[in-house]
Amino acid sequence: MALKLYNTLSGKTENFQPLGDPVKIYTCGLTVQSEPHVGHIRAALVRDILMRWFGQAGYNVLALENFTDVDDKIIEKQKEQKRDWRMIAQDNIDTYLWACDRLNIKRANFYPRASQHMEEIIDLVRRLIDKGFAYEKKGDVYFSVRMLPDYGKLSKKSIDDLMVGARIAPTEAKDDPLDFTLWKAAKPGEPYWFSPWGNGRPGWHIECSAMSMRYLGETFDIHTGGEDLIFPHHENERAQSFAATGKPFARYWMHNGWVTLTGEKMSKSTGHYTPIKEVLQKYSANVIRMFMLKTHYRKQLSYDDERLDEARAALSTIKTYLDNATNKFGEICETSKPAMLGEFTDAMDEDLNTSRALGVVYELIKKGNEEDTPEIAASVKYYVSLLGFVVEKPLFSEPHKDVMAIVTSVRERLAKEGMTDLVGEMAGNFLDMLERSDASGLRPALINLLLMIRNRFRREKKYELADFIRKKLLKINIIVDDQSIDVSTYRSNTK
RNA sequence: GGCGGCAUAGCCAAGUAGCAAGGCGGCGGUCUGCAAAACCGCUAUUCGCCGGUGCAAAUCCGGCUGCCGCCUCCA
Repeated sequence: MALKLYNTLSGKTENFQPLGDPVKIYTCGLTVQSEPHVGHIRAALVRDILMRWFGQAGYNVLALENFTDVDDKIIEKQKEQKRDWRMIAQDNIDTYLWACDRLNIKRANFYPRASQHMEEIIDLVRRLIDKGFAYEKKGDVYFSVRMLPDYGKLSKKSIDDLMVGARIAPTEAKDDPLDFTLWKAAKPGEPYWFSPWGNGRPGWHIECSAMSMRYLGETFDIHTGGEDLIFPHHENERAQSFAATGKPFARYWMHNGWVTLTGEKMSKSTGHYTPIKEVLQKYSANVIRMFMLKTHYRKQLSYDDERLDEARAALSTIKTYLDNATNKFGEICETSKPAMLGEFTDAMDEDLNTSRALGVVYELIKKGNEEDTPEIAASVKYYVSLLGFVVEKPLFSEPHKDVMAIVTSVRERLAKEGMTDLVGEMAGNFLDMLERSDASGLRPALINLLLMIRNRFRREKKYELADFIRKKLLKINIIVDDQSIDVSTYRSNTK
């Protein structure tokens, strides 16, 4: 595979070679003390696209995404909200997974939680103490940063630079202010686990090392997460893992740019964020995906309703093209030889350049509108699904009761106007339809029946009756567009 | 103070040495009972500013300005 990925560790775009099959990916997921926001979704989407692209190339993927469900912040929340930390964690995990499913984000294979891997965590801390990289002080265990010569390599920081600007709270117990906590003694009333150093809980970074080793082994292929995790989280993960095993930890480090809101980074600690729940109330999964994929994953992305509206418009170009193609050619088939495959593949292989890949899709649509072939439509559908958009047949699977009600009211209206012939014809068509359609096909069939009658009125210049039907359909969010004197199409008015 | 990233049309956004992808918006057209929609065409002689290297620079080098971030919890 010719995939190239930007590796934070080297600061370069490198050819990707997996260690073996499956490709092993670890994603730093949420610390679940508060609700997931748009930024978290962006990180999840990077993994989603990566998994889809590997899948397309014929690779198996083993993906892990962790939940850090016990840390200082969630304990604070427990005190504030007077709710058990486990409940808080579960709520936020539920919301997150619900949102991911709604957004058609591929699930990881496992979602391990820190609180459920104490044995591995304690074991890893013990190894670090045994090897002399960590020390215990009054029930706390710290990692000794200076023991590791290349500490800072990932975040391109040097220990001495860090020292100069150190805003790190000087802790009496630490040998060096930069040392970080592996295990933290519990205060009264805090959740704790038994350990050789007394009752306590893990520090922030250790769970990722412990859990990735447990499920992916000591060395794995790709570590993903938000750019804000590079330091200190990933630097520390890398340090402690390497210290414990003597082997390289993650081979490729991928970091996505953050999402900003009014020019500033979204961050749950400052409350400056948009919950994904809220976004999903306003925009569809496809729109949100388009909004994110329009920009390369490593770039900063500004969250703004205007951008989402723009994404919706951009998406509708694709949707309309596919709808029109379906009207012309019938169901769009699968394709094994998509057009412009080279261009699309080059874009995706170049560090998942979805922005460029979408450009290819639009070029293809233009071509499709000129040449009008089912092959191009099939290619567009192929690429769009590959990028994780949901390409559903519009309106087809919705219940048909509302349309049925319109059919009835139209019949009543016709009867009132004394058009009994037409009422009879409608009834005949209707029975015919019931016989031939299954439940999912009935709705479009009924709509088409209404449009057929309406076009008859249009030909006869009975515009008042034609508009009557159009208005009725609009009430159930179906917009009718007249293409010519006897062809009308409809589309959904929903976002 | 240290370290890092970004700056491309009205807006968003690819491109990182060889004639500036794409999207949104706008304008013009085709079509049309109306209304839309759709489609077609046009929409940056120039890439924050100043210098330098090259036959050739948005792209490389140096300097400057502006914005964002990390060094404390963060996707």
